[in-house]
Amino acid sequence: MIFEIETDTTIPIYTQLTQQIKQAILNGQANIGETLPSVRSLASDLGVNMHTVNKAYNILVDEGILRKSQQGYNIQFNETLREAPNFRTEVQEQFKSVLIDGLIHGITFTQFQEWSQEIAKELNLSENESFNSN
Amino acid sequence: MIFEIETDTTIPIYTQLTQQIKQAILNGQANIGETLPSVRSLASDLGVNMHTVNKAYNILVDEGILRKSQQGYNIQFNETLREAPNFRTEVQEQFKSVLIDGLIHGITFTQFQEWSQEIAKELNLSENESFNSN
Amino acid sequence: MIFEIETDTTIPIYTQLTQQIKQAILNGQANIGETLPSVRSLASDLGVNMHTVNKAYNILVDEGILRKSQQGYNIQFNETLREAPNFRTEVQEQFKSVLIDGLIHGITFTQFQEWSQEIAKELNLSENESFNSN
Amino acid sequence: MIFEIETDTTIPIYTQLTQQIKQAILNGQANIGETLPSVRSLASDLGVNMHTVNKAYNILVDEGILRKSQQGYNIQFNETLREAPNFRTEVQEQFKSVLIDGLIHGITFTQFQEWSQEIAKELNLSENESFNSN
DNA sequence: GTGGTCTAGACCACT
DNA sequence: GTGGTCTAGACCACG
Repeated sequence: MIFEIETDTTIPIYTQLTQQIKQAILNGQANIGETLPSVRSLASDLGVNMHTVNKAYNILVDEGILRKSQQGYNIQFNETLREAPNFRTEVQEQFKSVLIDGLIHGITFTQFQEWSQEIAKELNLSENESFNSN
Repeated sequence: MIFEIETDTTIPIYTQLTQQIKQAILNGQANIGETLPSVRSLASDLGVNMHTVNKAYNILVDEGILRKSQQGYNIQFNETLREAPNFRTEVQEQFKSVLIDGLIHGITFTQFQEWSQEIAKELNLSENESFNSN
Repeated sequence: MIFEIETDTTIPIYTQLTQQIKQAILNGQANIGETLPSVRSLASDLGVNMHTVNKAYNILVDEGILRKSQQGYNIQFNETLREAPNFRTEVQEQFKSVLIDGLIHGITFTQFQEWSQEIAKELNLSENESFNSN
Repeated sequence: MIFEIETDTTIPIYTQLTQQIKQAILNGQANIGETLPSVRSLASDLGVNMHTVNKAYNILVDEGILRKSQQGYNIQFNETLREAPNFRTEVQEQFKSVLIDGLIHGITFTQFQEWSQEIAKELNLSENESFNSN
């Protein structure tokens, strides 16, 4: 599980991290139960501050994706993941935003579909499946 | 063209504005050549700071969606829209982010597709068309 | 709304803060919609670091008690408060822990009940009501 | 007297131990005078560090619940239990904290009372009795 | 060696 | 003037 941080973007480092961890989980690079690198070691590997990694990990804990124990953070799958209440509409709104942003710049629905397929491929998911329903 | 601003959210007001203007253009509520309300009047209508509206408009100018004239800001079509350099990959990355975020919380590709169709309907676009290719 | 921080305790400052804010809400010292002091001003008032106050506020946002906007944090009552999933059993376990801790040191159930009544009084709640069912 | 340790929680292991020992004493699973398993054997049974069990036992000694002898740790009654100086107010504060936390999330006083009764039942205590006043 | 808390101080985004 | 992000570094709790 290798992470790459871009510093010349406005996306917060901790967001880049949460994204990449989620992706690693989805495509099987990271397995359930696996322990993530310690906050401090990952921070030093990436050349970022401990608190930044800490924040990323804790966000994932709040989302039910990681579990915090006294020995570190490990990957989990919480049943409550599926029930997340406002989460669904939140994702839906973001999805709509991105589509609108693309459409007005000439990106077609077809193009978005192709991207979907690429992503599905990259994640080793069949296109009609989410990770959990797998 | 009616805008609704939510103040008790963390989404910047200017982002809410640009989104809604883009959407209005896409679904035909706002037409090419049309002049947008003046910065001052819109700001007072919405009860927001003048600078905020100004910022929103200027972002859209930068994106090639609006043109600033002496009469105000009006909607246009700029060829640069299609060529926007990093824009394509930027949208693609955001698209991927949203998908990953949804997938890990159990939202299926099928669900995303349904949302796409709803959005296409809402915007009066056939599913294989973007705004510009119209 | 006046806060008092004790430094000679092992209870984290941010926990002391969240507790006192909750209490202020329950007993009506703080009203729904009210804006809390800014992170930085409260921090300087209390002589603690900005990040500490920030953490307290954000915990309350996560719990659905505060709402973060671009102008600050204000008190909210989110309907989701009642549905909090694991929250109920978590509180129940803590409650049991405290009872056991007291019982083994000779504190009677009667004593706990008296404390309950005092607290209800202090919060201006009748004893059969919670805040929300008010 | 069987202990169950959860490692994927943030509650310190030694706390889990002290809680369970206290509960065992309260509900009669452990009797006065009884000798607890040795630090080493309990540690190996539970698969935890020896120091951890040691710490748990010593906390209970400090609280006057265990007595250390040459044979090991055994359960006792110490008069100091009732007089514990700050202990009473400490428990009271924790009790208040838990109540506030529950109340603000919609748990009623009635609910807390029901929980009290369940706990009393589970511990085989009549509701007006504490362990010591037994 | 793990994470947690707190501080001090810098720089940025939004209104 | 609001909050957000990030850094650097200290000290503590747990195992």
